[in-house]
Amino acid sequence: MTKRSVGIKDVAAAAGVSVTTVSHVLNDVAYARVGNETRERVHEAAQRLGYGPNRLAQALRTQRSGMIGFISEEIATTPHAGRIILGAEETARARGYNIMIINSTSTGSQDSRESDVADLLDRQVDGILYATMYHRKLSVPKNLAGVPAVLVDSEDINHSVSSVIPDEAGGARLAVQTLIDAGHTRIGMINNTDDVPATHSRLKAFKDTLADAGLEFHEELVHSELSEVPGGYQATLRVLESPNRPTAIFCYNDRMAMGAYRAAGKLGLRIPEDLSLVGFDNQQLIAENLYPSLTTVALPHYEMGAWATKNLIDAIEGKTDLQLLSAHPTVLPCPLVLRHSVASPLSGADDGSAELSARTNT
Amino acid sequence: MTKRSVGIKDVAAAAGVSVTTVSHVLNDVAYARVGNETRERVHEAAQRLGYGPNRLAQALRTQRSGMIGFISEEIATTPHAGRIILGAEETARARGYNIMIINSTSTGSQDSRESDVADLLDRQVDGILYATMYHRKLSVPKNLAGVPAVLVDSEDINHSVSSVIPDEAGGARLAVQTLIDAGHTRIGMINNTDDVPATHSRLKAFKDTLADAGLEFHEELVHSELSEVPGGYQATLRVLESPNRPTAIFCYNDRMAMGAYRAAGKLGLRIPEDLSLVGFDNQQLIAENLYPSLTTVALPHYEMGAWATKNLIDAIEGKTDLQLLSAHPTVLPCPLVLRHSVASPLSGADDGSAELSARTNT
DNA sequence: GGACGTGGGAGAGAAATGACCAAAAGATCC
DNA sequence: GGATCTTTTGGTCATTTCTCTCCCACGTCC
Repeated sequence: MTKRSVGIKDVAAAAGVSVTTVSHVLNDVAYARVGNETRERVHEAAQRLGYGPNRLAQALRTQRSGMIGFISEEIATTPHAGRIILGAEETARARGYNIMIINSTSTGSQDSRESDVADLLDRQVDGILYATMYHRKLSVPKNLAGVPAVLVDSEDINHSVSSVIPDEAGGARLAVQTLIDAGHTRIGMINNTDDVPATHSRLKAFKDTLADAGLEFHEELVHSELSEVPGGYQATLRVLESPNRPTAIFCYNDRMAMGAYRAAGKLGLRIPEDLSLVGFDNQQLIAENLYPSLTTVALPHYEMGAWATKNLIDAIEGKTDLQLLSAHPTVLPCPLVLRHSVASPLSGADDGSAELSARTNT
Repeated sequence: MTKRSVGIKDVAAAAGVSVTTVSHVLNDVAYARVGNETRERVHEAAQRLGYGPNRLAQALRTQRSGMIGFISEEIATTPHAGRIILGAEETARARGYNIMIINSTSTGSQDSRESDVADLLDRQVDGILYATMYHRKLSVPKNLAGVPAVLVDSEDINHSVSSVIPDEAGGARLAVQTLIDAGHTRIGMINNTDDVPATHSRLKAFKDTLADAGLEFHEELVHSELSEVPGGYQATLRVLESPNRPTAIFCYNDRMAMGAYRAAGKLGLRIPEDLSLVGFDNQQLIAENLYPSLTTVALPHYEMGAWATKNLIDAIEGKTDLQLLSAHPTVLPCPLVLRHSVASPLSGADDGSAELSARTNT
């Protein structure tokens, strides 16, 4: 049934040399002195037999498996995880590594997390990537200590392992600034009620950006709800019923923004003419498909996966010391994705002909 | 830096027995007769030292790696892939296997696909799962022959490798029947323009279901467009401008359904009172968040991943012969997900008080 | 000029990686 | 002294890597 796979010794026999020589030739060992004619023969034989090294045996011998363990919470629930995996897989493969995936639940016990890590360690992975579903702080499994590891989208409470996270504040500033640049002066925000870093940092960035622009912050223009569509709908209605109705709203995420679209529709407000919106997350399925499409801020999932993997491999290969990085998480920018939900506010009630005359204030 | 990981010989030394005995005890080898007291000592020592077998070495010796290769096209672009991976990972892990992921591009050359497989084979995976982005027929890489493998969401042109696919037709029938059961007699469909199995089988199921219910099929109530939101919008407008305007539309997918919502909105039609809609795919982000939420048909991604993995492992362990399964793909049901986009049609123009009086026709 | 020594090129041998397994050896008992 | 129970020895898996041998040319010495 199984076609016995060809090994180094088959190649050696075919080329009429010893296994040592084959190994030397195929690995381009620096100190090995092998004649050119012999080299040729070896390569030819390997080619002809379709030889591929048994990476398990290599790993056993060299104590380096070329495998990276990837622990991800709830792989499936969000499309975001896919981008992280993709970033990790592509950079890993470019450097000859492969990724081994383990799914973990965010509700799992500390013990189960540890056994996830142990599983990977038994497989002799060279390093571990630990990705969470959303940005937060956590305490890593004990047995992760001493293993090259990088946290993706979360921070270690003890700052013992390095991590990479999105620049929530920077992204939020970008979003709000976009509204300010379009000429809005009364800007509302619909926020999340969860106690996660994003909630606080996006709100803070909102306030800061307004302040920097010399705009006043109005408490009554900020309302919080569950970060889903219905929450966005409710919060938006509340924001818009303020006597001091804003002309633009910064939404905690795209799902809440989707609720905001509906709220605007209910009140007969057109987007972006009567109400400009900016979201967060760049969930393509939503942002691209709303009408008009939603201007939003993208989380750098692919980039985080790639960054984490690059640095993990550098550490594995001794090119970097992860310890140095672990004091503070690395922060990656959240770029703005321009679509069509932002316009200048209608200039008073006089004409209504205001178009997308985006004006930039220096 | 590296805490030398404990090996079987450390355990042996600690327990004061030979390596062999440790192996016997820890693997519960049937023929090995080891005293109870010794067993105890071994277990205790293993526990105390935190011993975990080096699975690479085990694999090398036993010729079984306990690893399954997972090749997926475009892991990131669709949330669906995540569900397949999850299904595969969970069932694999329950049986002591791990999953190694490789991302492939749907546009890649035949050579690159083969090298993906070769990569996995060099890693000594016990079997390979090959998942595509959407249901279609393909010709598998040559070097996949002879390796236990299962295709997920696609079929092999040559029927040489087993596969598992969704029951497109069954799902479509369910969708259409739901509309019929609600009392609709003039039902339209907006279809995809791509030449993929789903396009044809969903249309055929649409016609068949109408016929089975004794309803006439009207060519002008079916329009095709690109299977995205704008396409759904356009197609719906065309369907609805028929003089014989339907009261319900079966949408090729949820994205097109989203376009249909907008088209309905533009024409002043309320969903579901004036127009009932059923989608396909159950893309939660869309289906759950549209207003009203969309009744749709779910693709069994998790189940396909799980089925494929279960059968792959069974084959690896000699409990099943995949050859027997490869003649015809295994078809998994697509369940209906009831939400709020379907209602009875308003009974003519007389009252308009028709409510959700779902009537079932036997 | 032949024996000896030297040096380096080309390749082979063998140990080691961590675990499994068949067969053989040692201990215990009657 | 055989039979039974328990443990050890040694080979194996596919590689890498350190050490070794072989071989020949060249130079030197007596």
